[in-house]
Amino acid sequence: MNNHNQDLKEDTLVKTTQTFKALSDQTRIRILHLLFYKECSVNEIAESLGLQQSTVSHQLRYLKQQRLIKYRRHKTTYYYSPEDHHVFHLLNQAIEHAKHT
Amino acid sequence: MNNHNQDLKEDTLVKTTQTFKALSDQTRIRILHLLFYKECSVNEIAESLGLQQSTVSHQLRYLKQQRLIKYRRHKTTYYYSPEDHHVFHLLNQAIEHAKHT
DNA sequence: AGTTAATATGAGTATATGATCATATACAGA
DNA sequence: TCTGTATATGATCATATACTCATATTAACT
Repeated sequence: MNNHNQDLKEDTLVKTTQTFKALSDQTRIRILHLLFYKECSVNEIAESLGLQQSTVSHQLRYLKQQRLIKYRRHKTTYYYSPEDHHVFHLLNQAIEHAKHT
Repeated sequence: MNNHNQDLKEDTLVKTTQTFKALSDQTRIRILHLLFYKECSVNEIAESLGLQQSTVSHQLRYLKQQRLIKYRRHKTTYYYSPEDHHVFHLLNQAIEHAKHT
């Protein structure tokens, strides 16, 4: 239908803004970019990116709440991985575009 | 080549983050969404969206600095319009996706 | 049960951000 | 030149955000 409605509903506006807010921070982008290539534990992320465990954990909670990532548990280790394909697609588009400019 | 490099260069990271930051605010999204359909003057934007002239002007300056919009002048009126097609494409993807969830 | 490892959480702090108010600037027309 | 209109700008304030430190939680293993 290609139904382009000029009116932007409040609900759509909020959702769209939240999506971009999630991607508007360097730490979160680095984490998501890492998870895109490899499922990681919290400590692996912290070591890979040179961040504190607490910082990573806080951001993972944020990303989890936005349903951008999910996790599986093995013993006491939590392995995080991407969940929202659409948002990851947006991120990759932006990264690829940034690379070539 | 599909050259997916796992390393995210600092420069790429900064550019990507800035792109999403520009889109992570309700007011800016509303302005961009409006401009997508119609070239507008500052006052037209303010009236259309129920915002103060000053608020609009500040955000337009921001968007102009990021080269997301451009303007032409007719007498004392400045008409703004989209400039960065890639970012507008990202925005539309996110909006369309948000509509259907 | 006690200890260790992995992660989560809460409080506090510093910075970033966005809106508003007041004012400045630029230019067109009388 | 004076006035009005359109826009830009600077300062200020309130809020949001992200990091850090300290501590809590959870589960595995002895």
